[in-house]
Amino acid sequence: MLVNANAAARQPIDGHLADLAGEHVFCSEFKYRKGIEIFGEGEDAEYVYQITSGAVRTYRMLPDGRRQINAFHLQGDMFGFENGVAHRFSADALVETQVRIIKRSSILDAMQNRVVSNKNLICFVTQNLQHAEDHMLLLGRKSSLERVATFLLEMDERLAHPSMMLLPMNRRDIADYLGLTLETVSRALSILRDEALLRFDGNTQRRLELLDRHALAEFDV
Amino acid sequence: MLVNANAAARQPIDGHLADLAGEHVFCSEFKYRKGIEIFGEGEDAEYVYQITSGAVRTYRMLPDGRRQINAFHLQGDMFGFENGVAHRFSADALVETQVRIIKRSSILDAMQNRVVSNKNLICFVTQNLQHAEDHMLLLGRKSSLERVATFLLEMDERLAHPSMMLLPMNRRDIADYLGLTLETVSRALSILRDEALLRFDGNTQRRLELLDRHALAEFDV
DNA sequence: GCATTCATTTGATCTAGATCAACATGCGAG
DNA sequence: CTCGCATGTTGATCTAGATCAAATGAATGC
Repeated sequence: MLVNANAAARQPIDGHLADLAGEHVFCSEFKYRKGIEIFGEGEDAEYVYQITSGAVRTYRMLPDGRRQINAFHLQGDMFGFENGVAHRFSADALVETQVRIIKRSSILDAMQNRVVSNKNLICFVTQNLQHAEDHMLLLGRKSSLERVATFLLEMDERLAHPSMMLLPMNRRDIADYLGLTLETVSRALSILRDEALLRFDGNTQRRLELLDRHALAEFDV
Repeated sequence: MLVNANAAARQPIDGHLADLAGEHVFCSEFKYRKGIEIFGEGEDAEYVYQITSGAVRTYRMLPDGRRQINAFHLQGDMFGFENGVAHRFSADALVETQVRIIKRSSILDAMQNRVVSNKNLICFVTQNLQHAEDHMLLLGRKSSLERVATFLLEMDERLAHPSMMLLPMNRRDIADYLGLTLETVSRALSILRDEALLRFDGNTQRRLELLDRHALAEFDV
């Protein structure tokens, strides 16, 4: 919902989004506060988004409140690209998040005019597909400990192997991403902590250090 | 493995694959017997495939034998399209299956030469992505009965709502697609039979009729 | 800086689905 | 036709993870 965002300067896009659309398309910057919905399932897919800073969850819900988070998107990631006119899932900000927004129609125009690099556009969709395929294997066939180990290594990779990583999501988000309950995620993390594969920062349980990536990788079958 | 296939006539492709590559690219027809591998995870992604007749499963395996089937592909479906040089999953024929094969390189050439319709190519990948997103919700959050009901309605739709549908896959395949065991699938089907939502053909448990699609849809949340 | 609320951990118990086991049925090979 | 193996069903039991519950720790508002 753009209502919750504050418009910033209009400027040419760069990074991935520039590769996608060349220098010919302009976009806006918006900022979303923690927990705020960026778009909802079923809404018009007017824009494509790229994260400047912060983190976003995309997810689908069942009528009774069960939730499946498809993916966590971090700095540089693009999301919200749809085939049809409506979003097939919801997206909201996990923390204070800044995004670049480009009108879907301008990308479609650019495609028509051969301005867009097809290859990059397809690569973007294919990356999402590859992630989804990996995640189906996790959701269908991995144990809770394997899922949590896979998650930690995925985040470690995405955050460029920092010595201390600060997770932008809470235990419930992790659970809804991994197809578990928040209690099971918490227990799995405690087990990995007790086995000295990771340690928490004293102050907050969201800040943690991976102590043995090799041992974690053995859980990540 | 093309070793297991018999080459047939070279001819211009039609249907979806023609939309994708225009009239400029030619392809071969191959036939695979039931249970035969079409390609394996990690092999060179030399070809893209379209099913003329039959059915195919694409899947990934964990080292200890756990298997997750991504998708069942039926007549008209394309599969095997990869971003990189290697296949990220395996594919094999569920029943005697005939496929059209087109060299990946000729599609890439066609893309370079602007012969390919970008839109169709992206639509193809996006369709796969949408299916994967739906399936993540199923694998992460649905009960066994809901999974089986969803599966039956998916197959019913794919097979154009026949009065009697003949499933090309066995209970283990269904289980590995739905993230369950074959016993759980069998039990769920028995429950749906007992509740008169479906009935089996007397002779084979693979041939069944959906008696109450509306009631099934209530399980398919 | 204190209070209220939210996030997380940990423990006790429950249960959906897995596992183990036995039997039934159908199909292909000869 | 029938033997042997594949496939499928059903029952008994087990267990990983869910659910229920409580206590603690951390963040935020006043």
